[in-house]
Amino acid sequence: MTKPFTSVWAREPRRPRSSGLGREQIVAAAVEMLDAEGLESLSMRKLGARLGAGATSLYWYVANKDELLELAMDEVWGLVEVPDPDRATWREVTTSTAYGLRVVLLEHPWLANLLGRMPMAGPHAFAMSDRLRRAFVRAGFTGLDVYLASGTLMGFVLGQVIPEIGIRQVSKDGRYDPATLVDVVERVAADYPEMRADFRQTVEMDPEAARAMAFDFALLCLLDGLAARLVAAGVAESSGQPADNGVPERR
Amino acid sequence: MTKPFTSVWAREPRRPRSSGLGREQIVAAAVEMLDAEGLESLSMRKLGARLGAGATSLYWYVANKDELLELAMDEVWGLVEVPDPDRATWREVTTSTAYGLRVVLLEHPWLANLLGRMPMAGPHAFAMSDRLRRAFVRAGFTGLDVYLASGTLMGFVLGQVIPEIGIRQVSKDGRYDPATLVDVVERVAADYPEMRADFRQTVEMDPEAARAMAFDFALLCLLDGLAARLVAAGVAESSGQPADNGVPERR
DNA sequence: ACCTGAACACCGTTCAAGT
DNA sequence: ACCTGAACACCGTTCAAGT
Repeated sequence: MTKPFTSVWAREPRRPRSSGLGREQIVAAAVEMLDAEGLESLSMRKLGARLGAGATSLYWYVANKDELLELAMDEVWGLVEVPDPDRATWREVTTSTAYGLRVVLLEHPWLANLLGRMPMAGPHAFAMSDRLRRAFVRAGFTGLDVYLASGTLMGFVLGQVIPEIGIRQVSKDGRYDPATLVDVVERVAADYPEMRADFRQTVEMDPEAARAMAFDFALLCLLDGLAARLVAAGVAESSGQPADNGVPERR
Repeated sequence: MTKPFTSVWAREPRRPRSSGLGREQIVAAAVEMLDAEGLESLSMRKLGARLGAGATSLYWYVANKDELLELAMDEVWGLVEVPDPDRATWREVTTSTAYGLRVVLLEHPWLANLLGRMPMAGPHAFAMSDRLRRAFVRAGFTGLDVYLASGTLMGFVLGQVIPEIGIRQVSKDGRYDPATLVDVVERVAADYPEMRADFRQTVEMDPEAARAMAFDFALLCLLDGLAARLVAAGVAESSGQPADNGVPERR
């Protein structure tokens, strides 16, 4: 009860008045800088400079850096497209949401670094979750299962993409170049011949294709698993609108 | 070819000689501090002080802070217990690995913040992956599917746990207290009545139990999905040793 | 071979002071 | 109401110098 509200989402933004500064432009500029330079190199000072303002001016619009990051994060959740659940089967909606979310995360890798540090509690995040929810409701999930199913899908994508980002990050920073990374893995994996064999197979592939393959495999698992939940609950599959078979064949 | 090796894993550690300092004690102390105070508040200066050394002495054993974090991370992967794949069904092995990994991540939340920043390329990480691999081989997966299946399981756990950590973090930092968090969500979710209803249901539960339920639901999906992959590949299920039915009933 | 201190170029945030 | 600059208490890392 001492400090009743300490969240960005609970406070009216300061008026987007006259001058160049305002919450919206600050957040927009922050997102741009984060995309361009990464989480590590965003500083209040640089951001201020970029907006032609003193570093400390930002504190009029935002309580601290973490709040700014929360706002930036939610901004990006707004970019994830979730198809209208009324115009596609649930498998289509979930599949395309998963791919869309993956792309957004890869384009804004700093998101991944923030997720373990603050919750997704902004309006865009909620809008996204709600659209996903509706897809699962139409699929036939009921009660808490709707909530559980959408959490499962969100988590799934995060878990697939975050390690991928970790790898990319390290080569973008120039810490490892790709050749070194291969070399390192070869060396550390020396004790595990089968792992090394698998690793070599994937190295020969286009790395993009290799990651996409892994994502597809995992997504297929998840969707089949979700479908199994429906069957267990006694719901007939194929609740989709478009008659032309929305359920992709399995393998 | 300019800088042939820039990875911790590619360089011999400096000799763990005489004095108190040495790579091992540095890493151990770092893990302790990370567990106690979190990623944000670990500094080379504080770590040095704790070891009774000048901050800059650490640079004899470690190229930079990121390398130290890489070492700390791998140290913790060593704590994940993966049961012997020869003594349990694959469902048992994967289930208990998933739970074990979840516990380790929750106990060392800074891990989650690091995963999107550097790859899991240390020896302990590889040892863990290899044990997981063997479980999937015994289950009947072949070729690249072994690699894909274990990546799927690892990713799954990360994705489930990372958002959970984000929420905990924010209340541990004293940024939101739990009551505020509920309030914030109520406010932002005001436009989505069904979501709010679900949210209320979970708030009434013990939060620990709510998260565990979500994890169980998602894990069940994943395992059913993996099993579906096996069926699609024409492998008979139940490859387990112990005859007494390793496959848990569905729901 | 190992450790140090001073120094450099940064941080986020507070706050009195300005307009 | 909005913005500023100086100031505080920090960072990681380099490097010449010590033992």
